[in-house]
Amino acid sequence: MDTSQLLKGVLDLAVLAALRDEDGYGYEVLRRLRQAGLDEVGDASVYGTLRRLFRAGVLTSYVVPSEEGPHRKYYSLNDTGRTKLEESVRTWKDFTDTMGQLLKGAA
Amino acid sequence: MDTSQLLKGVLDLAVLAALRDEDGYGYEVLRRLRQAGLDEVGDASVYGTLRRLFRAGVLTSYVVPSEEGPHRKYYSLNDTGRTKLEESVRTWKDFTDTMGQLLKGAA
DNA sequence: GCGTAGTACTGCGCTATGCGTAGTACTATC
DNA sequence: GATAGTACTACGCATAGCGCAGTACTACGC
Repeated sequence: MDTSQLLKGVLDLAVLAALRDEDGYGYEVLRRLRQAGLDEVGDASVYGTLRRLFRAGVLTSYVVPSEEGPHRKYYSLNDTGRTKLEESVRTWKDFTDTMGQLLKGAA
Repeated sequence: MDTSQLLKGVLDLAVLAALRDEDGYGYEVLRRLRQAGLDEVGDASVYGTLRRLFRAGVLTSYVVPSEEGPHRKYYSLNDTGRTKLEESVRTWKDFTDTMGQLLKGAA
């Protein structure tokens, strides 16, 4: 089973969760996710997801110049984003419960 | 969040699990999955997954004529399939654990 | 001063896979 | 003979994660 396929649809949720308590820029979100255990997630996937979520109107964005490298594009959850996060968490939990039922008794 | 995206990669696992205890044909597997709670899964997705798993060599297949409709193509887990099922279950559990960590404290 | 490494982001094209739809074919029922 | 349910196949689409190349800036070592 390929982990990259499992991420489909879930990366949105993971990124939203990573921004829940604190704003963050792409590279940092990537580090947060990898540290949380999603060590195989690609950088382009995270940047892409951030852009997609931004276009979808659930994130706001602001650029901060950095003194130790290139500028950083910070992202922040807005109200729509927080609502979407809650909804997505529920959908995810329902889904994993269903799968748990199906796998009951398996290995 | 879209349920159909969540299924990516997981449908393999669901189908293998549905065939764990008993052989089954496509239409029946579809019913088992829907009954288990995956009520939005499309029929073409299940047939496609069965064909893919068959090509991958984890399922064997035999055709049984039916007296109450068209013929039925039964699928059966072979040893490779059972191994893959166990592996996939582990991958899935690890993945959901990781996500659980990430979502800890969320809604 | 130049190459390498780390940071930070963008854009392009590929691929896997679930889904919608149409089509085939058989049985049963009205 | 038309419709509905069963059972499967085939075609093409859309989504989204990923690999890779490219840009740009800082810092360190030679």
